[in-house]
Amino acid sequence: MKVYNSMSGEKEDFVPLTMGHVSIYVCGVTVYDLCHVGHARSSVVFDVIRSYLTYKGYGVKFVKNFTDVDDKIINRSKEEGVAWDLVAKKYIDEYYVDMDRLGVARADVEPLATEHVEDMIELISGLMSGGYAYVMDGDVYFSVDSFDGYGKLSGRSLISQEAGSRVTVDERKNNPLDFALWKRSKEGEPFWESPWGPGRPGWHIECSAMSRKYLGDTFDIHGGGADLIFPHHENELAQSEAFTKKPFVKYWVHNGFITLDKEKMSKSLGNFFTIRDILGNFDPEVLRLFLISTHYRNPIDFSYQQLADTEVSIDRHYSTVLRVDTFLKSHGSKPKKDSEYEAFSVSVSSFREKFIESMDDDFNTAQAVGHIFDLVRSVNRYLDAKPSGDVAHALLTEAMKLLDEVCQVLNVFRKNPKDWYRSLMKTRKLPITEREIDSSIERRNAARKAKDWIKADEIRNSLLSCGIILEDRPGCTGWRVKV
RNA sequence: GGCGGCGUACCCAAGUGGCUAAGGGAGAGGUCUGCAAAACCUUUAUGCGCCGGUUCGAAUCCGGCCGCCGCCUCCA
Repeated sequence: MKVYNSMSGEKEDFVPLTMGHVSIYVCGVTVYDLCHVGHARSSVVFDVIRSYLTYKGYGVKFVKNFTDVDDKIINRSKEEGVAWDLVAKKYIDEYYVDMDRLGVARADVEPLATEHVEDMIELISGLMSGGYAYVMDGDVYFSVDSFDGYGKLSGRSLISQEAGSRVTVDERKNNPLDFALWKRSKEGEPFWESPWGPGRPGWHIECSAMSRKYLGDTFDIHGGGADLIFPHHENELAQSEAFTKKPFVKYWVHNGFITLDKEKMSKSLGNFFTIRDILGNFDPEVLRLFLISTHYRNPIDFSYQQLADTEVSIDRHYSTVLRVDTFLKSHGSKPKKDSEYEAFSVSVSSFREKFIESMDDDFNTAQAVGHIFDLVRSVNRYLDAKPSGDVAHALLTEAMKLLDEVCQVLNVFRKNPKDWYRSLMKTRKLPITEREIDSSIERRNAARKAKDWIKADEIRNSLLSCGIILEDRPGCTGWRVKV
C-alpha cells in the first residue's frame, strides 16, 4: 500500500509504527459557523481513509478535534450577543447534523481544545524550560530559531520567509515567524489560569497536546486540508518535536481544495457554499460521491452542473440495483446456457482485487468508483442476455455482495432504490405522491391492455410532467424520478 | 520574491515508461419496445498545454516556454 507523504513529496510504502494498528489525527473545524463544502471534502476524505484502513484489517484509532476557542468564535459571540461557549456548542451540533447526513462516521476521540488546557500548559512549560519559548507581556511565543528542523514540512527556509513575508512584523518577537503558544486574554475574553497569567492557548498548541495525549509522541497519519501545511502543521511539528525529541508524525496527508471558478472556496473570500445549501437541492449521497470521484489531493472545481451529472450517475447505479432485485425475486429456475456468463464471471471475480489495487494506491477513490461502474455495466450486459436458473442467481448474488462490500467502505450506493427515488421526490419537491403514481400506473396498464395507446400515453405524459418516468418491463411497470 | 501544484475528448475525471488512453455526464447512430424509458452496442482525443531532449518505446522521465491555481495572514 502506498501513501503520499507531504513531508517527502512522494508516495511511500505504508508501514505503520505498530504492526496491525494505525493512529490518525485529523485537524477538525473551528466551530464558529456552518461548515462549507471544503469542510465536507476533508471530512469525507478522511472518513474514507479511515474506513479503508479498517477494511484492510488494521485496528484504527482515529482522533479529530474541535477548535472551540479562538478569535473567530469570540468575534461571533460578540456579534450575536451569545456566550462564546454557546456559539461553539451550537456549531458543534450543526457540524454533526451535516456530517451525519453525509455519512461521515464519528471519530474514536473528538477532543475539545477547551478541555485540554492543562495538557497544553504542560507542553508550553516544557518548551519554556527547554529554551524553545519565551514570555513577552503575558504572551508566550515559540522561537522558531531554536528548533533546527523548522520549515521541513512546508519546504521553506527561515531566510526566504523573511524577505517576502506579508506578515506584519511584531517588533517584540525575536523572529517574525515566532508564533503564540499562549495568549494573554483581554478584558471580557475567556481565560484560563497559567504560570504566565490568565490567558488562552494559541491555535497550534492544541493539536500537539491532544494528539500526544490520545495517540502518543509519535503517530502514523496526520491529516487536514492542504492550507494547514503552513503554518499550522509546521508549527505543530516544531512544538511537538522540540518537546518530545521524537519524530512527531510518520505520514502527513493533505487533501486538496474545493474551488469555485478555479478560486479556492473560503470564508474570507465569501465564495462558498455551505453543506446545508447543497443538501437543500441534492441528496447527501450526491455530494459524497461527487467529492470522492476526484483523487483527494487534486483540486475540485465545484459546480451545480457537476453535481447534477453525479446525480444521474447515482441514478444509473440504483436503476441497475433495482433490475437485479427484480431478477433475483423472479423464479426462473430453468437453467439457460448464456453466452455472457463467462465474461460476467470474470468481471465479478476480479472486482475486489481491482478495488483494493486502486485504494492501495494512495486511496484512489476516483479509480475505485470507475471500477464500480465497470461492474454495473457488466451486470446490465449480463441481464440483457436474459439469464435464468440457479447458476445465474448465484453469480448475480455474488456480484451484489461484492458491490455491497466496497460500497460499505466508500459509504455510497447503500440505499435501496425506492429510498433513492423517494429522496429525489423530496429534494425536487415533486407535486405527486407514490400512491398517485401507483394508481396512474394501474389506470394506464388497463388502457394498455385494451390497446388504448392514446389514453396510455396521456397518462404517461401527465406523470412525466410531474417528473416521473415510467418503464414498462415484462410483467410490471416501474417508475423513476426524472434526473 | 520564496515554496508547491495543475493543464488528458463538448463537460467532469482516472491513468505517471510499453497491450485498443479507465469511468461518469452530454451528443449522434443502432438493438430492444405498441410507442417510449431503461439497458446494451457503435461512435465523439492517431492524441494527453506548446517546443525540444532521453529511450527500442513517453500523456507518463528531463529541459525550456505558455496558461491557471494554492501556500507564504485566519482558513478543510
